[in-house]
Amino acid sequence: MTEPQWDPYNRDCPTRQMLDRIGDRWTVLIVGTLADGPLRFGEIARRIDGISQKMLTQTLRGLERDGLVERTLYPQVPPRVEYELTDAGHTLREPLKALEEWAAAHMATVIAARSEYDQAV
Amino acid sequence: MTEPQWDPYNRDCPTRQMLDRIGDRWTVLIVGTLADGPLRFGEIARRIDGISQKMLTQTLRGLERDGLVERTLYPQVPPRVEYELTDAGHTLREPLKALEEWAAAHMATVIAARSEYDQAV
DNA sequence: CGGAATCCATAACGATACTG
DNA sequence: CAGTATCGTTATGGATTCCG
Repeated sequence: MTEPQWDPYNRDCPTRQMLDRIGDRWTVLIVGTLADGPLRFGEIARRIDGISQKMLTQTLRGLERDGLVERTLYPQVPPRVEYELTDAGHTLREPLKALEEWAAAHMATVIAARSEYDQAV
Repeated sequence: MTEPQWDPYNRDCPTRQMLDRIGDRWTVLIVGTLADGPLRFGEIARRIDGISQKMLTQTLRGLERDGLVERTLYPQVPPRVEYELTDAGHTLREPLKALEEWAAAHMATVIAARSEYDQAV
């Protein structure tokens, strides 16, 4: 038994690792894009406006490494590569949805608070 | 009516702003620390191992600006400053909890997937 | 005590060019 | 088509010093 690692600052803490994964600019977007089924690399790129090839590759690799996305290569010429959420990947959508719902419900208040705060300066 | 801004890449998208807020290294920790009641600046610093004064100040300012934390200055010498979650701040704990629970439930699998992926190289 | 200001190292990200 | 490699910029966080 190692230490109980509930401290999100600890790199080994599950919640910290979660936040590191979804905190970046693209992961949530990619998971959302793949929610309805498999897509080819280029199709994902087209759907996510502004993503670079580098970041798409990099983020997909990370998700694949974590077992959240599965990569399937069809050995044709030109190559065809499809990505789809694994079962684990699909379950991730639940907490993400909770976050989206919180944002939808509270973000107007937050933005109002910001305006007020900024004016008070 | 402005554009519908559901695209998380869009800086104006509520979900994107949420992720920007909780994606940093300290916000979630601070919110968790304040969950049980108000704390002084120094007390928060002591409870969160490894945080610098700069990041504590900076993160608290952000949370205050967003109306999620309230700052109370007691004009004494030396000064005493207390921080506590607002009602909105407390509601944020729900989606955070969803994330923690996902992490607790799936992180072992994710870590196993990583080992397997890394070995396959 | 609770900051603010400054400097610095690193990591994240984007743009571009090249490849099987 | 689906990458890889390289480079430059910007964002982020830590250490230090100073202040009311």
